[in-house]
Amino acid sequence: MAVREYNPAEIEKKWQDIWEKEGVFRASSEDKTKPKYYALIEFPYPSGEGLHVGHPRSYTALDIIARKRRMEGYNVLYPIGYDAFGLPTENYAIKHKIHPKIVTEKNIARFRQQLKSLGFSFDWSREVNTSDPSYYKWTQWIFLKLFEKGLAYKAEIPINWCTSCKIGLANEEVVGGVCERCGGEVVRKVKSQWMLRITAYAQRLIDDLDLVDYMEKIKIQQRNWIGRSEGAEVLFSITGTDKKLSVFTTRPDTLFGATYMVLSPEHPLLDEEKDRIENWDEVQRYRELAAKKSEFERTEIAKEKTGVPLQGLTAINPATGKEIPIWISDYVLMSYGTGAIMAVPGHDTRDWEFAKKFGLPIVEVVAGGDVTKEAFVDTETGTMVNSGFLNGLQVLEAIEKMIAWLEEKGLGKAKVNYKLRDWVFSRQHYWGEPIPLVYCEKCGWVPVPEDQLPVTLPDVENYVPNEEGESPLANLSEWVNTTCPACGGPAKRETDTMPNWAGSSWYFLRYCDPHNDNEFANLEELNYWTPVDWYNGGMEHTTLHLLYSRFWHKFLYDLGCVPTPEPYMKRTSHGMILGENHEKMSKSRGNVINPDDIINEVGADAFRVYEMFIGAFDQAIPWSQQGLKGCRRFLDRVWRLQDIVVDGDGYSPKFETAMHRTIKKVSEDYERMKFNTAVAAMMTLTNDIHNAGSITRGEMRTLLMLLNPVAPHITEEMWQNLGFPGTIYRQKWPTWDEAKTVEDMVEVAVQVNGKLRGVVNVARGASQEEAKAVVMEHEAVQRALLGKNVVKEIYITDRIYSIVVK
RNA sequence: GCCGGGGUGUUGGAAUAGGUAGACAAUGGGGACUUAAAAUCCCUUGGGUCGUGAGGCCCGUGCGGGUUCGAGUCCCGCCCCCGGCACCA
Repeated sequence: MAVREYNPAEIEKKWQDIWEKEGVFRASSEDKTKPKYYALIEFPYPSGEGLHVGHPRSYTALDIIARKRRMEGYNVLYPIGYDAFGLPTENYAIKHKIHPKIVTEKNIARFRQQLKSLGFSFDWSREVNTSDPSYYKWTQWIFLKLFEKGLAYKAEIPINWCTSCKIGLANEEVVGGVCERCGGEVVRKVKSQWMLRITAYAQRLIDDLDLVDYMEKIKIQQRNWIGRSEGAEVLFSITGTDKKLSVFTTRPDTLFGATYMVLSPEHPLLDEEKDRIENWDEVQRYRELAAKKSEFERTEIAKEKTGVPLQGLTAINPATGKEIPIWISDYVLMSYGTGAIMAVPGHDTRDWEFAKKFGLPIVEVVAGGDVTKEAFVDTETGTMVNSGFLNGLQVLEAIEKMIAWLEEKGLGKAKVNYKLRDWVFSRQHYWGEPIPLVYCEKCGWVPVPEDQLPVTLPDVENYVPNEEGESPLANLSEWVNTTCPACGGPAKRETDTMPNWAGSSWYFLRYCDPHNDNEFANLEELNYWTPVDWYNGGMEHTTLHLLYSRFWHKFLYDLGCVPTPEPYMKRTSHGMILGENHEKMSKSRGNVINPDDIINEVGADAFRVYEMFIGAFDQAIPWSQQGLKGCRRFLDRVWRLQDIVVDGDGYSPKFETAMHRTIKKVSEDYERMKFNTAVAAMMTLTNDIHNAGSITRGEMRTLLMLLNPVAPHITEEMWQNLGFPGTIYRQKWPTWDEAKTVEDMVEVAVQVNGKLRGVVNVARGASQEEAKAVVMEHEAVQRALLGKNVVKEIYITDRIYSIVVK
């Protein structure tokens, strides 16, 4: 029977309508007897450009997992939503004078339509939108809880100021000295900012990585970012005062070699001791210069060390009792440790460079190198010298002994430091969640009462921040001026809004109970659905977004609002899809592929197959229009299998092994995210069946089920055409019999002196004698053995027969 | 500089308890069908070399060594690319 042509446009629409009408992919909150499975993808930012071909890579991958899990009997939650606050929308609104809310709605509508046309099995009834007041009400609520617990505070600190966006950026948002999103210049500017005390959770954020199954490199990135280091805090006396200068060092063993100290230009001691500093003018000039430099200039470019000595101010090395000079230099950062260091030029590269440049003494306290040539920093091999009671010890022993000594003398203590800094949580922009606090002259910062949440964004005329860098909300005196919830007196609202990261830090919780008006999500729902079983997203979010959402989750866990300390049990990341020219896809490079065009050209199923077949899932891969067509040809071949179907519910003897093998290969490869080889296995099977000329109904049935998660429309259509009962999404995932995945006869390679000389067929599990009999009959092998003495024979059952001759 | 991950045909990539390198695609070449084209199908497609032919031989997984009957896979020493961190004391 010849079937009609494969027409994706027609059948894809048909099945999408059926799925929508029957609500087949809704996660059931009623039937909690089944085991649950929560598959999560990073929700998209609904940009004006529409869907990117990168989005479906992640969405198809977890759609495969979600569809397979349903067939395995799980109650699956695979939700979708929109991370809808953000700068591009605001910039578009400014340019076109359209309210960002309207822009967002339009963009979301487009995204939704595009996502639906790809046939993802999302539970559309749980869609969330972070810019919807019913959603951000709870983002504000969580912020207030943080505020209540003292984890949100306002600080007057130098921040990274993007001169182009006119907003403050977190350190994490400054990449290579420029703004992460716009590429604009970033300078340091002092501003009063809301901060979140993520540093309070630093250790737990490291420790609890042991509880989760993340790709190893993601764990490494998390640890790297938090940057824990162990050492000691040491107090140095300042001559002529009763003040102590505290420093952090990871090498307390080298204290005897500390020949000078360096303060950060921002160190408060400078102003405190201004009167003693004889060269104040010079110091002041240096400080001004440093303040002007951007973080980029201060860190990245600074090859040559600069600095100024503080004349009239010296310190005492507590180990040697000697008087040592104090300098200021911008290589010491106020934001790490104590903002001051003890300099050990013999054993620290930076200090060595500084000492060389300014002629400061270099003392060797760890023998093993040549400190006149370079700093000796090895901690494995050195032996302590010139260090009093430490002499003769190894570095690690000396560290311990020195800390004990410092603690005994009250001169210092063991200390752990983290590179992680608190999270700058204020943005001076319109299109974000308003921070729900008011400032009262009498009461200070007062939270907006819970029953008044959400504090909604008022309509404004103009979305541009003013020159002071204040949010456009600051211009609305009617909105800003309010009454204090505590005393009823006059008060002003906070006009800063929250950063993008806010709404995305907890959205996966809202999916569990998206329409709840009384709480962000009901605990019973969370008990069932969380934690997320598998979270896939872009490599670019594996540091910050992951860290922030883990932090919020831990905080909510401490409040008893969520049942687990970690939000995501498993996290994987996919690689980027590049343009055909191997460059990053962008409008300016003119290499952007539009998903709508692809669907029109080859259909959503072929698109999905291609995105999975394109290459290793975690690697960046260039798009190939030719490769795409190859995947369409594959589906055409699958479709034509309908012409050669023959009766038979089971597998034909000829294909029995192949069927069991393919089921195993595909099932396992899906789980390991080796989607490319899973598709290749199905291609091989399809090719072999075409070559054989017929396929039994039983074989067809299995193949359709295996392929369904990748290409759901064509497989459902064929299932129906062939009169199989029901629909694939209600079937049980096929199983394989391990014993049937191997052939009765196996090929064994024959090597002579390591070179392949032939291949023989023997019964599986054949003994060496049986194998040898066949091997020795092989013509090429005989030739290779001619006139030689066999020295050794090695036989690995079912694999290789290796002969060594002389 | 430190920490990860990699270098395999013309291209995307397969293959790691060491055991037939190049699965599956894509490109290129040849052929069938067609008035023709598209589509489809078949053969071929790492390099070199010998042979009329069937077929054989040599080389080949970034480079140089090593271990082994046997190395893309393990060990030592390099080179290069990608990602993360980076004056973090």
